[in-house]
Amino acid sequence: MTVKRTIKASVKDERLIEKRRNQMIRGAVSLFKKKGFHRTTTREIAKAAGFSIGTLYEYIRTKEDVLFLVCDSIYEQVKERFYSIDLKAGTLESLKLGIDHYFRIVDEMQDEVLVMYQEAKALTNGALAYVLKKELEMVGMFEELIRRCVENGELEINNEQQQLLAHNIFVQGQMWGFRRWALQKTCTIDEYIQLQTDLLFSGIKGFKKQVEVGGE
Amino acid sequence: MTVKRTIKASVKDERLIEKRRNQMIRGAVSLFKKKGFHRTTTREIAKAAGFSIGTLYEYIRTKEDVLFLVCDSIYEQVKERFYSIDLKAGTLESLKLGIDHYFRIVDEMQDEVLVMYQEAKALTNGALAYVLKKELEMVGMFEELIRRCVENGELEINNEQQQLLAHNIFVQGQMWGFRRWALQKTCTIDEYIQLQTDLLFSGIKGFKKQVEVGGE
Amino acid sequence: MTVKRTIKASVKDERLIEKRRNQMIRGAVSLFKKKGFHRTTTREIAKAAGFSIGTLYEYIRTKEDVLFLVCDSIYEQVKERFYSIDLKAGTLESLKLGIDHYFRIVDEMQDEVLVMYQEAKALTNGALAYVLKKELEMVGMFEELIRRCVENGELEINNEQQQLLAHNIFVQGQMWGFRRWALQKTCTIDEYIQLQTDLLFSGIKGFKKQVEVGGE
Amino acid sequence: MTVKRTIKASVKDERLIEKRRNQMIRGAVSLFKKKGFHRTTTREIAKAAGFSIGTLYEYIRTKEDVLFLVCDSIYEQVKERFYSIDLKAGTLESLKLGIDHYFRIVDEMQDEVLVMYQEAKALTNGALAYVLKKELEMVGMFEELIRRCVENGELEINNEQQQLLAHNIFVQGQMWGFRRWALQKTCTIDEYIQLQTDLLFSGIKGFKKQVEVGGE
DNA sequence: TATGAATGAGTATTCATTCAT
DNA sequence: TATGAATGAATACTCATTCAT
Repeated sequence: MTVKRTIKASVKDERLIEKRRNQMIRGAVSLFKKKGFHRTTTREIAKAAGFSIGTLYEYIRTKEDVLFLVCDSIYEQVKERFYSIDLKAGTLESLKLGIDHYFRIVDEMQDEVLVMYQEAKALTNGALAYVLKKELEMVGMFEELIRRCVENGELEINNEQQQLLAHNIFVQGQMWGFRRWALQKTCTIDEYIQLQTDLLFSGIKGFKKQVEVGGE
Repeated sequence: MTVKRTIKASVKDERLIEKRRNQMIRGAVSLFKKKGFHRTTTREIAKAAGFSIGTLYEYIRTKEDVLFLVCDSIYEQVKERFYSIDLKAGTLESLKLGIDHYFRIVDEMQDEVLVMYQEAKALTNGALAYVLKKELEMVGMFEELIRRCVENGELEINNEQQQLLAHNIFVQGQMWGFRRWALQKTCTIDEYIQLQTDLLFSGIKGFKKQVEVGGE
Repeated sequence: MTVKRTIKASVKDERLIEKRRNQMIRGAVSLFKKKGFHRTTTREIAKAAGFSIGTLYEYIRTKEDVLFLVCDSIYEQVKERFYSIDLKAGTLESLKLGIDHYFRIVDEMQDEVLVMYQEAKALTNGALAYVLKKELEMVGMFEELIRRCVENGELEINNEQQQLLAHNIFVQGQMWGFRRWALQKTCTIDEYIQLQTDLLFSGIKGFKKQVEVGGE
Repeated sequence: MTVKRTIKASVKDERLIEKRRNQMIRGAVSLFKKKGFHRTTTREIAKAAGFSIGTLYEYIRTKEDVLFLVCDSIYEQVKERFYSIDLKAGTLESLKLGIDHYFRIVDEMQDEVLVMYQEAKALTNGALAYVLKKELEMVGMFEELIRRCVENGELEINNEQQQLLAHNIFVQGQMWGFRRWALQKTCTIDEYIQLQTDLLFSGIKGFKKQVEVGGE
């Protein structure tokens, strides 16, 4: 279950807090994308958010809070979008569908994912731990899909294999974003999904066989 | 062939430059690992290297130069170690061996790889481009192994598949380092290699079959 | 008409900017007088101005800006004071009066004039050009006085002579400040004005005649 | 009589000291001209002089010593050249000749004079006092010429007038250099000498008369 | 004598954070 | 609540000077 890590605000009005923080996050993401967390100043964030530096600090305590809010928000969005479709069938098809769905989410949220991916480690202590937990939760989404397949007898793989599989899927999703300078030059998201799925399900040998079969 | 990107030093003695820069790199890696590039000061780097801030600046021009030297050195080490064994057979076995070899290098150079992986993007412009090129070269190492297999008829996969495979291998190597907080809790490097190799070659379905076969 | 060269401030309130910059200029002049521009630190300037180093940089961009503000302010003061009396008669008397007036301004603003005189050339590029232009404008004040005399038939000298005369007057004014270590030991400002005026109007030969006449 | 202010050198060989210091002065002047004393580094001076930083410090104790040597050397050169012709006649003609001679020296040594003029005040304490004394000596050269005229009955002016005259001549000479950005745009050295001499001897009124006479 | 590597005090500038209005 | 002026700790980088070779 989700443990909320709350950032203290001086302002009381919850609705306002959410509104201002969303302005903040939007501004921060676009800045972090361009210059990274460390090279972005709080003044810039305030400006990009559309209010003054004084106001910024009414809604956060430290600059790191902004990064945390950004990361947290991105995770939540990815998760929310991921769970927006039904993937509970527990079939290989639904696993494939989950991968397809996730990769497309990453593709659409590329900037956000990239930012989070690159800057999250600038977080310290508690915030970092919290974010890592969130990440594990996301890996957990895939573990769940896989476990259902196993429970349904569609797959017969052990626990360790399940875990690694989930990690691989998660990382391959991110990879589409953080290695875009290489991958996206030669490949569309559709092709990427196709290739990775084939490889994931059939392995290199499968590649070979497929080709052989296709050749007949 | 490698394009050298040289960092200007005020000192003339080439041998001394190399010695001092190595001290520098060693110190910097251990600091970057702990605090990251941005939170590490030049004075700390100098101290960790065993000389004064003035001396540090006899061997570099800017703080970013240190990061560049660190990244460059790590790439070179990985590459050198990778090519220290013969992998030219062009068989699936030699591909497997290459993966095994690479994963073990990453495992042994975990700290370095992690640092480079996390901080390289703090580089700007030319330096970043140079490092990305180096990274492509490393991916290229695997493309080569794979291509040999294809040429020998051991594999029949197309160009795009080759490329993606190479990327996957490269990233899975790094992943062992950058996701150690998750992976290394449940898995040794031997197991990791075994699992990833199996998955890579046979895919999920292979997992299943293996288990079936193993069960008989 | 004066081309304003504006120094960027982070602070918006124009009234405050002027106030703070005046504090700054006052502090800077007294420091520059003692130690020169280069040996004065920005921290010292901030302290002398009565605020923190951070605040100093809210009102300027670089240390050189301080020097520019100092020079600019001094020119403006000299000019303003110079034009505070009516010198438009276009008679030799009014030229004499102008010289007298200017020399007394320089005398009263000795420290400022000395500072500007000695440090202005530490300015670079645009700022230097701007200051030189201001200086030419001040020379222009005398050219104007002289031209009026010529137009009124009180003087019959050509353009080149007018220009040189104006330069001489301007420099002799500054000279009272920058050679004070020599001149002010043997001479009051009244005497200096008397002597320079006599010499300017009658030349060495005039000196002689005067003495002769006086001797009779 | 000249009080020698000696700069300590570690090297004993007097001939070598002179040679090295001359190299040093030449290099320093050209650097000071371009960047000023404060912006020139000792390394640059050593390089411009043609030897290493270590060697530089074998011949001086501090950076200020270099400036002192430069100033001293320039004064000496000006003086030596000034006394290279016979000006002892004690006539107005020889005074005029002295002025002509001095102005041409300044014209030829423009860079040096400008450097000394602009940077000398960066000297501290003893060195500054010494240089000011040298400057007074140079003013004294003109006082001497003038005194001779007075003694010969060619001029009848009092002591104060003599002194001021000498200062004016000295400063007008330097002025040709330090205001070259204005004067040298509209005037050759010949014209400058002519104009200043006329003005000095006849004053503004003389200008007028000259023109009147010339006009008849 | 000549060299140039080593030193570290010194300095301009930035920027997260606070707080009076 | 919102503002933005004020703060000063922190930091990259420089450069005069020394000294071992």
